[in-house]
Amino acid sequence: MKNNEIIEIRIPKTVDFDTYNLFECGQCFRWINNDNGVYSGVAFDKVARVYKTDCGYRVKCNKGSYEKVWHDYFDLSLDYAEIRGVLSKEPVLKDALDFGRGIRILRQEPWEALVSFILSQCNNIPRIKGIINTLCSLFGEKIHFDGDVFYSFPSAERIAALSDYELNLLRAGYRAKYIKQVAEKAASRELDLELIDKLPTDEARSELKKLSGVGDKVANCVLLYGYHKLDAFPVDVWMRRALEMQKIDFKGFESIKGIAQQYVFHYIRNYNKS
DNA sequence: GTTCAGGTCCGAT
DNA sequence: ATCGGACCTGAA
Repeated sequence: MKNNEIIEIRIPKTVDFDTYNLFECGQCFRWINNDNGVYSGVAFDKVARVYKTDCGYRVKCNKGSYEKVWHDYFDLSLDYAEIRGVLSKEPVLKDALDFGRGIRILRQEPWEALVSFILSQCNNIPRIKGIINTLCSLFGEKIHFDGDVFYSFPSAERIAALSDYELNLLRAGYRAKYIKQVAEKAASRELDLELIDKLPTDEARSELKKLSGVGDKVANCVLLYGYHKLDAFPVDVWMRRALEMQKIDFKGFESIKGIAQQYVFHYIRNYNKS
């Protein structure tokens, strides 16, 4: 038997960390809010639950997985309060930075980010989440945690091996053939996802754009969310709108403009809802 | 019923 | 190089 001991790690209030802003800002699709405000998620084959407490948050996970996965996944070595300070050199960002306090750029799995953002194109969030959830629950590995069953994100080999019938169960439409082709390339090692990590952002982007279903927007999402290349700047319809409304001067923080993008994206989509 | 959603591809200029 | 239409599906 493996060691299934469950532990809890505290994240103090002083840390920029807010589960709603963090998980609902559009960078990830698999964290579920169990209507009592507790978020559960899977990454790198591990499960965590995140609870809000009076003095911040606590992360419930298997012993060892905090050091191995969650600390990095939540990007806890970066001081986002300080980053907000840097980004606020551009006064236009101020409202978005205040509104999105607690957003961090998660360090997600490159493969998951690649597939997820291919599926996201010209699609709405609830349906994207539905497709990815189906993908994982049908073809991922079962993970038991804290009395519940979760599923890992299926490997490239697994997706490459799917029949047309299985692929159709996802109801992903024309995007299905994209992820199938990309999975075949990754499984055959024609696509080396680890190599991309070592490339500078521009070269990494051109490599990704060679893939079917990957254009500038998706490539930048993969770079930002899957490779933590913080200078990647995804421009989608929302960001285009935001940039039309307000010119943003990136001088002084070109190397982390992707973080600015996340705050602006979240703000432009949600500021009128509160 | 219609519109539209975190775009990309492909063929026609 | 740029541009418009096509593309699956199901929320809203």
